[in-house]
Amino acid sequence: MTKKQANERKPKPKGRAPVKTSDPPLDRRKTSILGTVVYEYIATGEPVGSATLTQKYNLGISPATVRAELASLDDDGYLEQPHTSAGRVPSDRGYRYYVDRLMLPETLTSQERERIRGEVHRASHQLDSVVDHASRVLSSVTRNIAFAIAPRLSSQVFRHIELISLGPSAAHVVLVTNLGLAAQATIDVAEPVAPEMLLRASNNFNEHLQGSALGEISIDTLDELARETPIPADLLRAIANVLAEHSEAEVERRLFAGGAHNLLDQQEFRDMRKMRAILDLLEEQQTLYQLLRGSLQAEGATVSIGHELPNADMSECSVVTVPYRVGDRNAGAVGILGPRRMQYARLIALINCMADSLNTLFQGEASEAGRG
Amino acid sequence: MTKKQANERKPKPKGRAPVKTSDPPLDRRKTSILGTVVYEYIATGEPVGSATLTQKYNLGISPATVRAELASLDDDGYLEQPHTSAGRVPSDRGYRYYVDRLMLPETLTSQERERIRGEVHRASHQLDSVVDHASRVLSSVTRNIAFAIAPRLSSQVFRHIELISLGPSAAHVVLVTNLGLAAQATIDVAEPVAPEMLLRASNNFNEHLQGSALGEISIDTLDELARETPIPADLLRAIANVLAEHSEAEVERRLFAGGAHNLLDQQEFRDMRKMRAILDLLEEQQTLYQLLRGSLQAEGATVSIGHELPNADMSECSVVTVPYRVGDRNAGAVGILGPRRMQYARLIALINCMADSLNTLFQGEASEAGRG
DNA sequence: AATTAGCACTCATAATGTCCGACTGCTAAG
DNA sequence: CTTAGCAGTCGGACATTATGAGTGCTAATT
Repeated sequence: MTKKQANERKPKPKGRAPVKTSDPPLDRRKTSILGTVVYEYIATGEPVGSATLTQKYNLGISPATVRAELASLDDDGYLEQPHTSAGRVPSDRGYRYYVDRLMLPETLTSQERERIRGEVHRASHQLDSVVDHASRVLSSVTRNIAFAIAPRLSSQVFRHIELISLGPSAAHVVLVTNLGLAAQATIDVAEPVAPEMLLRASNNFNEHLQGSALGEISIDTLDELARETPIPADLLRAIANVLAEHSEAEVERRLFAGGAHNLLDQQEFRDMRKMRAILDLLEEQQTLYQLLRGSLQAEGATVSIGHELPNADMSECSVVTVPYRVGDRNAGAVGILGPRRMQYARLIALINCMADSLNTLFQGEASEAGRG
Repeated sequence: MTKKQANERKPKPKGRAPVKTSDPPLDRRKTSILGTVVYEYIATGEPVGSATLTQKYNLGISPATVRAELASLDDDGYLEQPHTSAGRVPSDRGYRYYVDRLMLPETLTSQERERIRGEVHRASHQLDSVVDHASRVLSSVTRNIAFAIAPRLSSQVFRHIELISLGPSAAHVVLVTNLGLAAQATIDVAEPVAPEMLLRASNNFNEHLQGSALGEISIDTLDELARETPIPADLLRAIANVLAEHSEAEVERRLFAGGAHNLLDQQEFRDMRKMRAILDLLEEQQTLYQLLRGSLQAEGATVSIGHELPNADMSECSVVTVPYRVGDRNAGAVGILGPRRMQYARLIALINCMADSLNTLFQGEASEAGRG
């Protein structure tokens, strides 16, 4: 106990609850320093110290002053220290403040813009492949994981249905909407159904459902129609399921995700366990799906940082999601998953560009289909 | 130079060409030792030494004798030493000898058998999802990467075609074969096509192509048919492309691969670069596709070990592939990719079981379709 | 009162050295 | 031909020691 402990500090309250709302604005100098730390850390991935800050950026104050401010920001929970003798790293709250108040919106090169737009339009007409492509482009251009869901059927308008016999007790349903091809499913029925029956049924539906919003077609509607032309009950139910998108398996099959190999380059995923957790997340799909579902309520891009995310395995990640519209309603969404240390401004610009492309694509197709 | 160098050995020829053909049989004792080393290394993942061998297995000879034999096997290139003071590890040639002559065929539990069979049959009728399921089950049960391709169209028989209008200049093609649903594609045409035209065209095809092998339908055949009912040339060509599977994009989209996260558990993939190489391989698809194409020529399971594989990045992996039949011809294939230290006997048993399941499924559907 | 220079202190990381033990190849005896 | 015994090799585990980036505090300066 003879040694002088010059470094003692009062203990800091740990284990704060996830930040949800924005913090009040900080004073000018703290703001500038916090912003610079986040910027520098995102760029280099190394904890940022007072020396680096004063040398690389023209703050006009000495390292000692910077240290005092860093300590204060640390106390308030905006920054963290990996260990005593390291620089500072942004905490969830720090990133949140940066995203909400500091970040400058980034503009894309027209080249990038065109790449996204082009790739999306290339795959038009086939709904699944539009979304598949969208996710591929995003993952390749952002070098992160990208994921997306196809537009909900309920936001689309019935245009055509085709029931194709696959044998005595199986049939294939192809559903065409105002957006082009939308759904396909194979259904099994208990009792054999004659091909002629399928033909009559599709003619019936095509005649009477023309222009109906898929969200408003219920099993009762179909029942009504089936009075004229009798259709086996289980076949009817299967068709209604396709229209109502009740089949969960189908919904899941329409989450497109890819680009995991990109994360291997990021130093924060050197650790095998973290990487594994992320790969499992991708395989499982539910969590990502929920995130996109959630973003349907939002207007524009949503950023979720670290512990704000629903899953503990994602506490070192951030996610940017954005909904896209069909007509005047949000119908689907796209997301990017990467390390918390992601280039928020750039990713938001990219994902917004993607949303725009999808919006105009679906806008265009919807009206084009009206003409057809 | 005063120290005695008791450990000097004559230099060993390095850089042998990849082994392709089987080596001549070794004498009884070498055989037994090589087999035991491979077995033990596959089980433990640790280099195997003379002590381990004599203690865990009842070889009836002393460690010294074992050492002599190990040295000899090493000289002949069946074994390798990671470093001087380590035990032995099988080389490509060692694994090859094991697979070709030593390995005992493994029998699966009826539980495993049922799992595979059940999972395959659950997804019947939708061709892509059968193959998708097949690859998923295999990767989950083998804890390796599994991959598969859907049956080539050319091995199937025409049963029904449906042309659905998606708007003035786009149409969707659904092709049903004796195996159930086989192909779907969206095509764009330069000049607008009336829906009635599409209807007439499909009726025409359905009437005249019934029962034709898809491999034998050429553009000329279609041209012939189009004489009765005139069809725009580019629409005709697009349809022919679908039938002939010319569209490369479509072919690639039908490689199903998954299970990469399994490899993260294997110690040989601790190294990020190796893992990355494998993930890239999966994303790229071409290499795996070629491997499966190659196995179509084979009868039964093919094993490729380390440098026998076409890609240098795979030199620490092995691959087991097997073709499956539609009718009496090989039409598709399934593969498993894992570390060289894989449980060959077990994986071969599992993949054969999978091939059997697919064979009977497609056999059954083909005949069932005949009835339909 | 705010800023800053100076300094004592901390601690992760890398470099170094040492030891241990697994395993070998060789030799000479059985 | 087999085996016991032994000298020799080398990687991995562990402790030890520098190194240096970075801090917090204090006292002097503006």
